[in-house]
Amino acid sequence: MARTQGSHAGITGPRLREAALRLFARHGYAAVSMRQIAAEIGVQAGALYLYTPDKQALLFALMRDHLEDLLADWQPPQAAPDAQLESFVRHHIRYHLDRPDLVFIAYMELRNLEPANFAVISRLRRDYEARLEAILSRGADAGLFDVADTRLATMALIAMLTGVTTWYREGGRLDRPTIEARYWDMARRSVAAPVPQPKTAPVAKVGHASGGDI
Amino acid sequence: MARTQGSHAGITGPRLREAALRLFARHGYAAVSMRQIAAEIGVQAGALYLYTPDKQALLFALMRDHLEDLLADWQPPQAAPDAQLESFVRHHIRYHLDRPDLVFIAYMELRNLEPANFAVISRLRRDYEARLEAILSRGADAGLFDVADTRLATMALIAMLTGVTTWYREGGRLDRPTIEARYWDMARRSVAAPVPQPKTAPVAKVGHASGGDI
DNA sequence: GGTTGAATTGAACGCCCGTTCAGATAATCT
DNA sequence: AGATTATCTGAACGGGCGTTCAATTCAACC
Repeated sequence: MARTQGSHAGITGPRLREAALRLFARHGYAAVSMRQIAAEIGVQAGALYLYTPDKQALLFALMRDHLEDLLADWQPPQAAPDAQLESFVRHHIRYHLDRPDLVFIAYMELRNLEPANFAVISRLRRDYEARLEAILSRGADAGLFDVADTRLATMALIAMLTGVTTWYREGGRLDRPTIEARYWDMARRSVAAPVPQPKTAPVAKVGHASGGDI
Repeated sequence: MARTQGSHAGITGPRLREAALRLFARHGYAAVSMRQIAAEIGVQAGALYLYTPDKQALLFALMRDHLEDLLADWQPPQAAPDAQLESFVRHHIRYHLDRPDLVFIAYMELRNLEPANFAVISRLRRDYEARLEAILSRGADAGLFDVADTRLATMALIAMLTGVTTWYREGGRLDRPTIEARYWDMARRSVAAPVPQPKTAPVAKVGHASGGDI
């Protein structure tokens, strides 16, 4: 027999990406075979090649789309650097908690990208990091932040925030708004300039809506 | 012909572990074959089985020994929590910068551990995390730290610190002592209790040798 | 109801995998 | 010198890999 069920025009493609994402995240790109992915969506391995030129393109598309979404989904608000930082941090946590599998493979499977694909993904990641670094630079110039090295602080903050995906589990002890608030609190304090000392006259600062006390 | 060179009693074992470590870190456990490892050390694949029962044991031994070394290499000093935290942070950075490949696979290859091995490694990692968490708890009780949730703060700090391995390259812009100092600065500030307010009478605190101003 | 064409099967291709093992080799011991 | 023993080779095993493709199936259209 050939096909055991009716045609599924238009749905096998998305299902392929979902299955690949789930399996790559769970077992790793190299450890997952095209036959396993095919079985997951109830199809023979050959049928996958109607929807992807090869296995590598599957991984690359997942990572690229994820990072492009991440970049498109957030733009720095027109506000003071401290408010921008809060927006960045909260968005980062929220976005990452919503897409644990995508985040996971985007960090873990870099090694399995062919050089040309790796270059594209690296570029996108650097673009994202540059956004945070720009906020830190502006904030340091404005005296709002105290960062000895903006590049290091950028990498430290992103690592800290992204790490939430390694331990967060749905329905766990802490809910998302709490987690978001706690990470924002730690991130803020790690870069905040010291509050003006009592002996010094208070310095006028740009007001902002955030309840933060940077 | 059989052996093309003389016997290498006693050195093939360590070389096997070194090659496996390097290749696993570079390409991932699943993407590296026993034949590749064998070629790296100038031997046929079959010879590897004189030194490891199988591929999985190779990975497990690397991860277990790494974590046991990490735990054996550092004990919390008898000191105030802020000094303990500084010791922990500086040791963590130093240790991780010295062993980038081991750190890398210990974080990346958890998925490729068989369940029994995974349980052992998870336990060791939790032991390590528990040490930091204990410091944070004691420091919070003593009023030295202001952490809303010690478990979350533990995970956030470890993620931030471990992240140094993702960007540090030998001979880069920043040297190790500088990096260590910068990370310690950020870690400290992210959990430090606010300095006593001017209107409040200064609170007597336990003195400590560290130059930190927690 | 016959035709068309997209969707899928199932077999095949060449290749590499982890692991085993009998036999060959070279260092060591007696 | 001969025997012993640790070390390693090279071939083999069964199986899975990514990918291709002719043949088949089925929904949609005339």
